[in-house]
Amino acid sequence: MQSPTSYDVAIHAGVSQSVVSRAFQADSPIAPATRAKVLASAKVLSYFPNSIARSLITKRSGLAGLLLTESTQRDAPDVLFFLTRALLRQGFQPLLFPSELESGGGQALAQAMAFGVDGVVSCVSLSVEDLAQAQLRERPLVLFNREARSPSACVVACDHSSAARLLASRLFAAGHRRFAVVRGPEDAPVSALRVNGFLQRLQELGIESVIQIEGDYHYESGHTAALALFAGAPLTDPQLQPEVVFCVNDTMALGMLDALRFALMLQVPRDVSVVGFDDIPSGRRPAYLLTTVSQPFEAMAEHAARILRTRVDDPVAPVQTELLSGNLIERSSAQLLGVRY
Amino acid sequence: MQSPTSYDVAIHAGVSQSVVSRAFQADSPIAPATRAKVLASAKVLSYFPNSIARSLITKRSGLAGLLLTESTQRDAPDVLFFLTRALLRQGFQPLLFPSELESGGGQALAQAMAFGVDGVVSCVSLSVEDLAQAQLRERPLVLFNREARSPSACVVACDHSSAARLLASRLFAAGHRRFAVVRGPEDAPVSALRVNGFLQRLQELGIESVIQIEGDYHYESGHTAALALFAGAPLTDPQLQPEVVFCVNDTMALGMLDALRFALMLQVPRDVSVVGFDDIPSGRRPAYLLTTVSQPFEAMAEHAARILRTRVDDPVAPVQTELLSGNLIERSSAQLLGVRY
DNA sequence: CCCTACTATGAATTCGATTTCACGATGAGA
DNA sequence: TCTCATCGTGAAATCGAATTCATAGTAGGG
Repeated sequence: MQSPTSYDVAIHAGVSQSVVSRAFQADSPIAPATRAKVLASAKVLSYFPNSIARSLITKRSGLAGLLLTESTQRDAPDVLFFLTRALLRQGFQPLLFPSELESGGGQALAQAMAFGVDGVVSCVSLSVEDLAQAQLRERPLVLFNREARSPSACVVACDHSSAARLLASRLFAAGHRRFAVVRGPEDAPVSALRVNGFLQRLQELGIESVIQIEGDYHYESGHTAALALFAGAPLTDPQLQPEVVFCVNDTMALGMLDALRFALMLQVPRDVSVVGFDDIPSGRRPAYLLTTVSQPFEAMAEHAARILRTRVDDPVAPVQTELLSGNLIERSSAQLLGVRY
Repeated sequence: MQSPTSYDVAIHAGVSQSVVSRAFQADSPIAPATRAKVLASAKVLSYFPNSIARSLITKRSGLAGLLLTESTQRDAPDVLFFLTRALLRQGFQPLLFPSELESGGGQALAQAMAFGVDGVVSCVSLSVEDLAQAQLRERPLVLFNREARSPSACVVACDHSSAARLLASRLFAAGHRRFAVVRGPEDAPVSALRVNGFLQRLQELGIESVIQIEGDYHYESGHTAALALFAGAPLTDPQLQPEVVFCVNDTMALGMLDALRFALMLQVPRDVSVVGFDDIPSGRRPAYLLTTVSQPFEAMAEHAARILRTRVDDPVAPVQTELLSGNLIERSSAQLLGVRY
């Protein structure tokens, strides 16, 4: 049996189809008694207004496109969790557009538009042309932890740079002088923000030379980086070895920790300190106790969803950019002078 | 500027609207030259067919509803990851319906129907009435790792019971005789399947009494369970202490391990062995090396999506149920006689 | 050269709700 | 009692593309 239509309900209730439509909308001219009658009939037939037909005419689908990369989904499942919840709370049903690569965003965006989403939250970098297209379609777009490549895009992001600067300050204040950094891939903007903030602050503090290693965000590359940094340990001058390693994400920091402890037999933080970034759940466990920076994903998600709602309801609302600051979390993999910021 | 419609493109290309529509569909009667002309115009106007209007008449939205609980999302992000990818590969765009509680499935299902999804994959338990409603709407539904409460529902699940039986057999064969189980919540069907399979097999092997502790699937409850089991350790008869603890999920097993090692100062597996279920990523790390059972989520997701596709294309296709077997993963938290199954 | 068969095209209808507009009924005010 | 608002209702247009059906055009066969 097919789904019943408003017309079926109209016949059952002995009214016109228009009235059925009105019965399902708040503040529409309809007598309370009539509405009750209609809703009763609807219940009998188990009728529910077809939201596709509705959105054809109202130009509102109630859908929010959510652009994701596989890596976001894998490495930071919380992002998806909080974003879906926040969108839902703002009355959007989240429609997922995972793209294989960081570069597939344009395609995904076009698809989202075709599906008639009311707006988009993107955890994928988008080119200026992509952004222009969204604007052309008059669909608001909020970038989540990504760079605004166009002045018309709203952004909600963690202030990676400031958090990394703070991290540098604290580590310096805790007495460390020899630093190493495990970066992300060359083209990863977030990694760049963190690294640059960190290095810049160190430079201000008079530290010029910092060993840098490029990783790929994954656990293994943290492991590899550890070997690269410390493999020849007893042979070379210990004065040349870093006292602290800053991994731009926690996943690599865990790889680093495991390599230091289980492969290189070093003590953390006695022999070397390790700090990460992200505060992933595993890093909190007694087995790691990673000192790190937590990104306020929950708050960021709420902001993103709220901004989207605002702009969907009022397309000429001003473009907003929100930078939320990260929190330093001191655990035992590195000392930050006891400061829990 | 509004999105252009097929009519706009028609004018630009000097053809009728019908032709524009045809240009965007494979095997429709249209001259190749005309199609090229239309597609060119479409590109100029950056036109993309409005999928809402399309699905109104075709009765196909290209959307698949994905019903989730928060706990699925939190504890097994892989499920969501693999399911979205599999659905995408089958040509569905995944529309998320997270429900707060395991009980909110009915509501979510109704919503999904209202959004005109072509089908549903549910990681949430659904009542018989809920299932009936989906069937009424002629929308195929696949249950993912949930019990089929109606013969009309397709199911793809891990064979929890058999895997747990196998685990019991192996542990017994490895010489263990004193077992403890950390269960999930009373009403969790998956936990029941695992526990029952495990206990049943042990009983067959002549082991009648097994200590059971109820947990809530979270890390802390594994921790607590450890204290409950071993806190009075040196005082009581060591013969009464379990040699192996089976935690029905890995998250609790990690809590158990950390408590045993860092709070109770026991050696694993020398003093006690621990096994889990799920094979979550953290359990693979050197810090844990948890012996466990991995659920073939990727394969399960592919199956679920394929079944959904089949039934969407052919509503009278036979109902399918697939039980995929889990894989025993031996790591160092418990010996399974070297068998990697 | 004509008739048939087939192809490409356009006009018109359809999907299911929302929304505008017109109208009839009711009530208030003069 | 008559008129003017007000309110609830129904008829009809609308959203944008898919699809049916009729037809103009073309090619092929006799």
